[in-house]
Amino acid sequence: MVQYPTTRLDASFAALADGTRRGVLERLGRTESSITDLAETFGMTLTGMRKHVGVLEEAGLVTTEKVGRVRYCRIGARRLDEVAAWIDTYHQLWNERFDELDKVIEELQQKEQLDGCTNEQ
Amino acid sequence: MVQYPTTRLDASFAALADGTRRGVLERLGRTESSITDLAETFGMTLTGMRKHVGVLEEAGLVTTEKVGRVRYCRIGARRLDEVAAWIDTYHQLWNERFDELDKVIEELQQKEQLDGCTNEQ
DNA sequence: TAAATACTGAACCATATGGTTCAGTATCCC
DNA sequence: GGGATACTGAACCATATGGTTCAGTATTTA
Repeated sequence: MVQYPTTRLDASFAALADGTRRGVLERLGRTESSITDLAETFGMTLTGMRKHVGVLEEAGLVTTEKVGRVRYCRIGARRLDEVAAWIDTYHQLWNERFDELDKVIEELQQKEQLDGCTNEQ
Repeated sequence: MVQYPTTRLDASFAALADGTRRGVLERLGRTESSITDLAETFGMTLTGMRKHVGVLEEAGLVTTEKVGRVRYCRIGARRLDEVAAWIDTYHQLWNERFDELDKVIEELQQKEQLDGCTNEQ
């Protein structure tokens, strides 16, 4: 299911793999901000922040609009849906496998208790 | 909420930002595999695949065990929970904002229709 | 119109990533 | 024991990433 590549997912995950960028997303979730706002908040040069915003834009997680000399950044589109969908699918699938494993382990532990408790901890 | 860095999240997202690695996770979700298995499946050298598995291991998404000369790889721990949790939180938060936006847009469109339909498409 | 503000682009830097090859080492099996 | 198998480690390579500085350009504003 789902052929591997899908470069959009790549871009989304890569964009999320940076603390500063996740911070920017959190902030934009609360309030629209300019590049200057963000750069100040995260203690970084304008140029540096512009790059981060660029990465988020490319991933479709943020949209920006330039009004006069100010570029306003907002949480963008629903690209996060794709990411969430991927995670959810495998998360659920794997949890089923984990549940099975849990049962096996539980049984083993119960057997151990019955057998006598020489090797605890 | 949630201070930005959290390098474990960084590692998890970074690990997921690669199609091959997501492919490996999918496969391991179905069946335990050796490095050789994985390398063949994804058309890559052993060394190359070992690196990918290493990245997934570091992120806690995969665990491995060496038995004799074979290293077996399995879906590891529930680190994906952390990722899913992060996504879910913001996903939900943002969707609320999107819903508001949707209403505004809808109202605008209805007004447009009332005003006369010069600019359809 | 001049100064301040907000951004952009090019160039640079150190380090990380995704891959390879090649030369081991360890294990299994005849 | 000797060959095949399965991996490991070091070295290398090209490109990407996360940042910087510095020199613009465009837009406000006094």
